[in-house]
Amino acid sequence: MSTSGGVVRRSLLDDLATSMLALIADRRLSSGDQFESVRSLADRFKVAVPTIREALRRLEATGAVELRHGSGVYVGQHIGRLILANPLAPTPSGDRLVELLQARALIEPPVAALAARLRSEDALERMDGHLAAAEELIASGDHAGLAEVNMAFHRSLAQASGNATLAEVVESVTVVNVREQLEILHIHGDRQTDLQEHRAILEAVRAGDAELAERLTREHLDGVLAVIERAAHP
Amino acid sequence: MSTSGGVVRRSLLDDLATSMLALIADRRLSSGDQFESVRSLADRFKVAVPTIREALRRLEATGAVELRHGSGVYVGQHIGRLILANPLAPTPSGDRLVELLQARALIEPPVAALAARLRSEDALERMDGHLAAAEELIASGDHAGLAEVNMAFHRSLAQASGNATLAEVVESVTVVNVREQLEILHIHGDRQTDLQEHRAILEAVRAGDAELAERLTREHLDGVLAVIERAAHP
DNA sequence: ATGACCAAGTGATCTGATCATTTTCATTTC
DNA sequence: GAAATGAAAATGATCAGATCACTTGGTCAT
Repeated sequence: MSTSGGVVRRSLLDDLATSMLALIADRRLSSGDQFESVRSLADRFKVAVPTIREALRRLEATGAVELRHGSGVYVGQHIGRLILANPLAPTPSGDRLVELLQARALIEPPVAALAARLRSEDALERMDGHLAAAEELIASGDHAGLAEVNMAFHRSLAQASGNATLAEVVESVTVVNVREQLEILHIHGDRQTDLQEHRAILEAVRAGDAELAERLTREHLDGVLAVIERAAHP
Repeated sequence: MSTSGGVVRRSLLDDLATSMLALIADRRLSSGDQFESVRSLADRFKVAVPTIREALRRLEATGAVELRHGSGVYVGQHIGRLILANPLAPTPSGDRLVELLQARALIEPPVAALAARLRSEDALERMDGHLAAAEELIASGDHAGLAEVNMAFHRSLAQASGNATLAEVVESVTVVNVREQLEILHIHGDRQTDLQEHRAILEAVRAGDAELAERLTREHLDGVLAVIERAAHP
């Protein structure tokens, strides 16, 4: 028995993890801010260093904090998120890649429609920036950077929907295996087409044409899917 | 410098985590199987116990392994997944709850349509089981259990789509805050209606009527969403 | 058989030290 | 005065060995 009513099944590590999250929340810290040293945290919670480190590793695994050798403990990029891409996920097989694209082709079009209904100015500018960056990267031949920026475009589109949960879902299915998608897209090679399709989607969103944005996004992803399916099942 | 060519930026902990995952894969272990003791792992990888434990905590945070006090290290439920619900996520606010339901209302209907096109016998039986269980739980007044089974129905529906990634996405948006959804649904209270709607969805899937399954799922979730929105913005 | 009990295996935590990296800042050098 | 240098402090990473706590399986008495 421990406290009053309620679940008592929590371990010391659970308590430490949630207490540290509460500490971060109390101090109004956000991504990138420095948190507190390992030793100081150990003192504060009256536990040994290895114990606090285990709790920190747990937080680190979900992107809630980040440990930088010689520097300190910082608040991570994914603090407060509900949906995450598994940071330890294995490289997806060909079939899994196809599934992933099918999932995106199902989810992202209606998300684009939402974005078109909102027409957030910030998001539109961000997407403009991505397209400009993509253009430069195509010219300079930086294919890795291009794949990254293209994914960023899709993420910004999802953020433009105004629904953080949907944005997290799209971010998650998008972040997996940029490298693999990159290689397959190299087979495809039609980088100009991608850029033009992205441009068209953005214009539809800017015009507030939800149905068009949805259709263009669907066609775009179906096109990518077709390429990947051809590569996966030769 | 370390080995031959390739990325060298990996930390000791990264190596340990991926090595252990590789070990699990090599041995063809799956969820629930016992893995190997902490001390044995420390010996195997020539590191101290606290170090191997940090790596294990990282794996544990993503559900790849599970540490059971006094018993051993086991392979976790979520090993190999790409998309996860953040296990450390804070209790969602009312707005976040609404967003979550909106996301579900957007994603799940087309997933139900996929399920109707597949008509997997296994999945149909599983859903039958959930509905039977729900009926009993309504009779016995076990509301917590009922909420759980209702969520399980939605997850099985997603699994019936045949797309593991979509199933993981639905599982993730579904697993968050069963408790919160439960309480709000208590306000709603119309448990019989939920059951009937679930039944109708299952029948549409069984009949292979994709459009009907999609529409019924959308109406069902929109109904739940309306209840939650009323509760969140009184 | 059944239940109480005990012992081995195993995870949890502690203590305290040493090594490695980053950051800061005073010193040197041009 | 500005830039390069280098020592010192702060901080994370890892180690070693010990002790506590929980689970499990077998033993033994009933």
